[in-house]
Amino acid sequence: MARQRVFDIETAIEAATVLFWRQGYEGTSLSDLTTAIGIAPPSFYHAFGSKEALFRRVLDRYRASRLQYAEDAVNCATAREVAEQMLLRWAELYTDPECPPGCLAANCALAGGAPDSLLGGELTRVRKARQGRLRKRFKRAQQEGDLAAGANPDALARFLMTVGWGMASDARSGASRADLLCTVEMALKAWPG
Amino acid sequence: MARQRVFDIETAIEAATVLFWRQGYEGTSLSDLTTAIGIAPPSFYHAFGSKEALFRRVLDRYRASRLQYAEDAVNCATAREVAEQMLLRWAELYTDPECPPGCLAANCALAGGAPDSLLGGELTRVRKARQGRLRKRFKRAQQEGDLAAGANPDALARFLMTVGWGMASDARSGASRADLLCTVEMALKAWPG
DNA sequence: AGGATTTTGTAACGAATGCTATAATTGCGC
DNA sequence: GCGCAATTATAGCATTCGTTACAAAATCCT
Repeated sequence: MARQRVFDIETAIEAATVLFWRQGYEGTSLSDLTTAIGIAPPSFYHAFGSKEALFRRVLDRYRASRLQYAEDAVNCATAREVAEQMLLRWAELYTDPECPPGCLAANCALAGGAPDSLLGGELTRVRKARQGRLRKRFKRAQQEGDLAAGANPDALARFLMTVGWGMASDARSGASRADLLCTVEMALKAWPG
Repeated sequence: MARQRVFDIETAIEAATVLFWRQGYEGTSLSDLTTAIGIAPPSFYHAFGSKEALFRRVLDRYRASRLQYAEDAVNCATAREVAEQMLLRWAELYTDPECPPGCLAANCALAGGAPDSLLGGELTRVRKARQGRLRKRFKRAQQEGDLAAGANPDALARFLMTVGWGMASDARSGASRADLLCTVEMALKAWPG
């Protein structure tokens, strides 16, 4: 029983996603956002609360959709397949022609300034959580026998994440999907067994 | 034949270096800089011209000193040694206890917003130049016979750079030198031969 | 239709940004 | 001692930042 909203929230979030992805959190001004969405500041604040609140929604969406697709690679049968699929999906996501290049989270993690800032801390936490899940998966693989007993699950997880972040920044500065797949192939040569 | 400067330029540049390193280019305000140096804005502009000009001096210094140390690894005898030394030196530089963690250039490259911005473009250009020198070195190694003929110099150079950028961001979010050395060891397992 | 409620538009807030005009200080050569 | 030139300090420039009062417009329920 009230006036109906004149813009679509989901569409607005997608527009904001592109902006944050391209320009980072601090690099995207409220004016950028309201212009892209096509609304005035009061509508923005009524709908989203604040710039930071909207960014969290954007980041949550990104994690739940695109990053989750990569993370689902942990369900592959063997450790080797997990690594291969994870890398391949990152390469795919970071060079999706329908999206800005690179990784939204990675772009904003560094662009957000120090990792001890509010948002920076959260992004670092997310990163470590992902690395932890990979490590756990490789430990399990070791128990199940499809990963050499001498391998180091922690080092493997860290290595994959490092290559992933490297690929994200490579993509952001213009690398093509073929370039990234090249790197994936190289990285897999380091895999034990 | 004039009033003598009350602060030391080199000391000021070093103070600015730490700030840019920690907070990125846009994350560091003029107020941050003048406060850290201990001067007022007019002195700052008289001495450095602008914030961007100072940043370029900072970046040049960084490249000529620290990054150059890593880059000197291309003078090693074999391709394998080049790769090993390059990675080791990056790991060392990015976790130097006397400096902020990570790579000044890498931190600012992403923090500077889009790679098509003025500074972003320059940082991207620097990155590609470094990768090009590595590629050339590996091509030479191939001709000299210490790198397998079937190897791909371009892929090798790209892989090293990717791991380097990944290590930089890993260090920035808290990874220790031991962590990075772990990654170096892993990456080297991918090396041909 | 009337009133309650939510969204919208206008306009502006205080604070911070990078930067500078003006003029007062300081030091050297003459 | 004096004038010239370089550096300094005070103060403020215009702009942009994220954010918000305030009131008009638009909807639904009674």
